[in-house]
Amino acid sequence: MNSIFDKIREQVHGIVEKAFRACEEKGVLPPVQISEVFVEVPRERGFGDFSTNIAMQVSKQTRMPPRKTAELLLNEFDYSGTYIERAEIAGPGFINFFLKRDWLYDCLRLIQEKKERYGEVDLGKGLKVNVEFVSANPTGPLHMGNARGGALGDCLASVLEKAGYDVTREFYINDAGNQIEKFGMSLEARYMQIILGEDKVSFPEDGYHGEDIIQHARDYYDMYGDSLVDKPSEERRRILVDFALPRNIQKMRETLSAYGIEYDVWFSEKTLHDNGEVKRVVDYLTEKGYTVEKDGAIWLNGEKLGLEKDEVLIRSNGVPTYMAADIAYHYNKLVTRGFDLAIDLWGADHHGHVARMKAAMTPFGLKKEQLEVVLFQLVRLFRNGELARMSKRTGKAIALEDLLEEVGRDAARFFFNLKSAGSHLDFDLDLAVRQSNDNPVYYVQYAHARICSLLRKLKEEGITGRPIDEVDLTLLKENEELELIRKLSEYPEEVALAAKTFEPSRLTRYVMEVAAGFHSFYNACRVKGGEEELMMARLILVDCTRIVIKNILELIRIDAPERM
RNA sequence: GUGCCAGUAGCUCAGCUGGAUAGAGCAACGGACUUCUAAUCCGUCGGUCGGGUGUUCGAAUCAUCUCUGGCACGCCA
Repeated sequence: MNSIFDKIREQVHGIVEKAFRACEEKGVLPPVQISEVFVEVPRERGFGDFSTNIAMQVSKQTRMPPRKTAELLLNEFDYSGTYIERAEIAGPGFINFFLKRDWLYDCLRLIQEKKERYGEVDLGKGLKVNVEFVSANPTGPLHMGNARGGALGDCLASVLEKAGYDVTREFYINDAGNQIEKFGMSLEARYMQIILGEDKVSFPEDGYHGEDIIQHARDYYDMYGDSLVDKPSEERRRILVDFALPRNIQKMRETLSAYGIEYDVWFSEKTLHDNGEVKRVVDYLTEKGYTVEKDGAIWLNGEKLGLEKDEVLIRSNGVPTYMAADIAYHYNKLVTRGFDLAIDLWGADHHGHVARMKAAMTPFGLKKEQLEVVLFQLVRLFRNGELARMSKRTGKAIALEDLLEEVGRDAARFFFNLKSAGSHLDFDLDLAVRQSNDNPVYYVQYAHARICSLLRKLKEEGITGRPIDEVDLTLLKENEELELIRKLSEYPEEVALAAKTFEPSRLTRYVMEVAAGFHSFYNACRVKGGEEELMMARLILVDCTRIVIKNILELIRIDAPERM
């Protein structure tokens, strides 16, 4: 068993189903089809520990008021062998269950048994999932959008691992195509400007204006001088790209590593072109009639795939588009490499691409659901209360590297993981830069440090916890104690929900609630110095809290300090 | 113009597949350290869930219309 919730759900389901059958046999209720019995935690404690709305769900089938149905069921409830002590009917027809405290104490036993594996759920059944995130163009430094996508993607990957999926973290290197062309042109212009003077060489309108481009050119010039001046432009660009691109990629690796992200795979787009996969995929689509030829270009047949319009795959000049490469890339993930599911994290500005990519998978016998795209809204930067543009081309954007230096990895990751992907995120640099304690990351870290400090202090006095079997857990009966255990019991549930909804930010918010529960407990109950048996029981609770907090902080890769 | 996302307390956001009296943090105000870390806790204040209509026993949640903000609609990625 991984979760007390699962156990309770099973128990309630069993009780309810048996009651329905009994009612049917007695002839007081008609036969009822129940697919699932929803069990939820009521908002109010007075409504019990768990409740179900099953009587309302089946009111159409029973053709009687929900409260009446609930009453008939209640008469047949058999609680033997369950945590349930009693049940009540309330409101429009809710059945509220009041449990014996054993379920909470068993939760502590479960945490002590599972330790750092507590919270794991088997949702994925070992399914192979590829999570691709950041995948920034290697033409410049990582920006805030990459930072958000990075935190969300990495944490989503962790959540899915915890939920029983076989996860691969992947970075797609856009080392081919138009962006690289522009990159080459920009480098060339900067290089020539160094030699011939800035006024003599015009800079391409749509080139990359960033400082980093100038730096690359200068570095090349410092190392190899003006050796490229007399070379043909094409060769000059190629050499400069070959010089600068690996440097950029290396830089991205380092920055992401400092950000706490380690990839399993760095996948090069160029290889898809070089080994002919892009061409093969387009040929296949053509063969199957999914393309049309128009104006000398090859287009994806939008009508046939249920799309609004056609999309160019191969330009009239014979160069494949990013779309063609992307189809080949996802084909590679789902077919060549056999992933069951590919999850992409894209900035919301790419949302128009989602339907196209999913549709483009179907000619290969793949299901649209095998490609999941998590869109995250873009980050808006504010500096001195003003909106700051974050375009690479203006070169004015704050880089992830700068952010890490200013606010640190923990705060950055926590901040980007606090809100759901779909909501806009205003990043106030002045606030984030401030090392103030209204930063929520400290709240959680402090709870962990407080626990460690407490355990340390007790140890210094020669007090260590006992095995849970030798502790009387029923001594835990203060409201703050019970509420804290309840909170801890939700962890596996939170993991499952985060995995199902692709919303890792749930866990960040959840761990704040755990910390809050602990702080409340800490202020209300003393661990040290009281009656020994009670102290032992509280030590178990404290240790369980430590396990859960550390567990989550490790999962989202934020430091769990033992002292602050 | 068409499409996607968002609109919930002064601010930033939760609210799971429709459920009971809509929540949290920050801000404001008032309290709590002789005892395990006050980077903490407790309390108060604060809402016509953008607006309308519909579906239903029941709607912040679903449908539809409308308003507002962001984004996308390229032989760019």
